[in-house]
Amino acid sequence: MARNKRHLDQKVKKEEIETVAMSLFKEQGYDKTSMATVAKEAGVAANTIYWYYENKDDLLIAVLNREVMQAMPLVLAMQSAPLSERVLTLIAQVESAGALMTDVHARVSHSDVVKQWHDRFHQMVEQLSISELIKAGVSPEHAACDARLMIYVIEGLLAHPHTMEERVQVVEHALAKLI
Amino acid sequence: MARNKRHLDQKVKKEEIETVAMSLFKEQGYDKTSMATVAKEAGVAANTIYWYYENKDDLLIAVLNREVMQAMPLVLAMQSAPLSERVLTLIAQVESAGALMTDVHARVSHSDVVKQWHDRFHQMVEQLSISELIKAGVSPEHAACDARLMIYVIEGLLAHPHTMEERVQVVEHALAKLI
DNA sequence: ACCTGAACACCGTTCAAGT
DNA sequence: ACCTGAACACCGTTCAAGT
Repeated sequence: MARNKRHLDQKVKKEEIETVAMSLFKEQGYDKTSMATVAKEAGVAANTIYWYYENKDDLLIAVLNREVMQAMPLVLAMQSAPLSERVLTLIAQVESAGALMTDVHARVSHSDVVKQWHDRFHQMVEQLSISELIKAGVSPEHAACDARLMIYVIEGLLAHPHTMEERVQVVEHALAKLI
Repeated sequence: MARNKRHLDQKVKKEEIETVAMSLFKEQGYDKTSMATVAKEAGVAANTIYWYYENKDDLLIAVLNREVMQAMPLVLAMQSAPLSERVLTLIAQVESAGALMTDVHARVSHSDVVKQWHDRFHQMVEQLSISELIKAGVSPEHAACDARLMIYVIEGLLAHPHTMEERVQVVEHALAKLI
């Protein structure tokens, strides 16, 4: 069998595992989704997953990275849109994995891999918020502090259930206070 | 054996279980603490806990209620202190169980008991924040929205590690923006 | 290199049996 | 009413063995 074929198969298998894991995590949450179920749905033996990922946390961050890679360009592409709209699309984009975010927070203290991912993600959102706030007219000295508040508001919106109107209201209210 | 004695013993046993569970949950987190460990440390058989509590989540909220019952009077007693100081002591008070808060968020979607407790707690902090903000001069129409922002900031402070200075800075910055 | 069946240690929870 | 020993179903993970 040609090496290329094998290579392709591996990529496909890995992608299938991650796709299956992603939808299962979103559907029933991280804890309730067993490695056995992921494996079965992906059509491999339960322990095969451990060939591709070190452990369950490793699979989780692989899934999360996929999600972020997919969401970021969308937000970055809206350069000309008003700030509140960009924040709202960021939330909408990450929201499908919103429940996963609370799982991430819960596992930060247990797993180094998860902690590293969380810190990087946090830094990224912070960076983005700072530059956005400065662009919106906030003085650079206060931008860092404002950005932190903004992040906590975003996290709060992700962690708790909200209607679309509530979300818009909270974001615009927060931005009005900050800018 | 007198009924009184038995009654007393039961109370003591329950208290011991909760004390042990509380310290273990704080030390190693909710997930990593097994019912078996709690039982062993409390000096009972593993399944005895199920006589007093329906399940592990039930034990968790019993522990959390204890913590809140203990913290609330302290915060309420500081009526004359400045708002920022009261918020900071609230955070310091709940902080010892801060890591548990992320566990609560993670389990809200799995357990009805946990969800109910979380909602009640949220409502309580919201109520408190609203009345505090009004007392501080915020117009009653905007107090609800401001309170929500305040709660998310508090949750953010609890969910992430901070130095004391950072905490003070964030709280005062947030209050300055809101009031 | 990739995949598997079988096993391991552990978990929350249940149940019949004891006092 | 209160407590237990023994068991159950399930979990994440490992390992020796196969291709």
